Amino acid sequence: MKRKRTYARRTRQALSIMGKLIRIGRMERGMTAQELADRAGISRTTLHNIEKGAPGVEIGTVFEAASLAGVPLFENDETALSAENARLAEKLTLLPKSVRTSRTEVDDDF
Amino acid sequence: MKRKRTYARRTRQALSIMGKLIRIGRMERGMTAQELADRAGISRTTLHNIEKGAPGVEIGTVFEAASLAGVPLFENDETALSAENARLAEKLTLLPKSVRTSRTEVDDDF
DNA sequence: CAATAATGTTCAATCTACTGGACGTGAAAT
DNA sequence: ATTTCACGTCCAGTAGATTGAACATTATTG
Repeated sequence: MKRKRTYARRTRQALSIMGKLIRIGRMERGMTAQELADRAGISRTTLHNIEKGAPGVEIGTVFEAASLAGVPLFENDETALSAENARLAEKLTLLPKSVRTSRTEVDDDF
Repeated sequence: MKRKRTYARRTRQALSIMGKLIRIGRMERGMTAQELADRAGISRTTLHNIEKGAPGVEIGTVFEAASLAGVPLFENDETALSAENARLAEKLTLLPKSVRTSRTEVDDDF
């Protein structure tokens, strides 16, 4: 079963901020909720939930709405999106393929 | 009906980056997928989808996993989370409550 | 103030993500 | 080399998100 979830305060804060950023971005661009919803391919109800910071919304729709509302996702960083993506992909190859906890206690437990 | 969605390249990039950041953060902290999934209160399958950048996952679970993996959500900014949230809330009150497109064409159509 | 439009909110039907279990694969430790 | 376990993947059942329409409630324009 898909039990009811609990979210850390940090998570709820981030969700709330994301929603506000989208709403602000939308209004500053003079778009109505219906307009943005249409562009994002979602219902106005869902957009309303997004701007409210609801945790159950699909992340793809949230990011899409954010993008259309002019909210920078990772572009605030120095690197462009594709470049950053490539950089992370390379970084991943340098990491071990799987995480194994050594049975013999190492000295990182304090 | 909830038709199949399309996402802008920008959105897909952001999703991919988010997934990679979580995976990298998890591994750097020496956590197995099962461990992080347990802490986030989700199944390992869902975490796998998250790290893959799947757009259909609930944003709350993604943000929760990110938080637990040490991925900064909006904390990379100068302001703390709650302060930023308050700042945005105030900014919202300063904006008009609703967006109305004036019937008399204003000079913003070129 | 009146008219109009945007936003807030509810709801049943429908679509889909989530789960937990299973199995196979491959990598890391002994 | 062998063992162990993390990871990748599939699946049916189930809980829950999405929708679209309706209606209520503001807010803005004239």
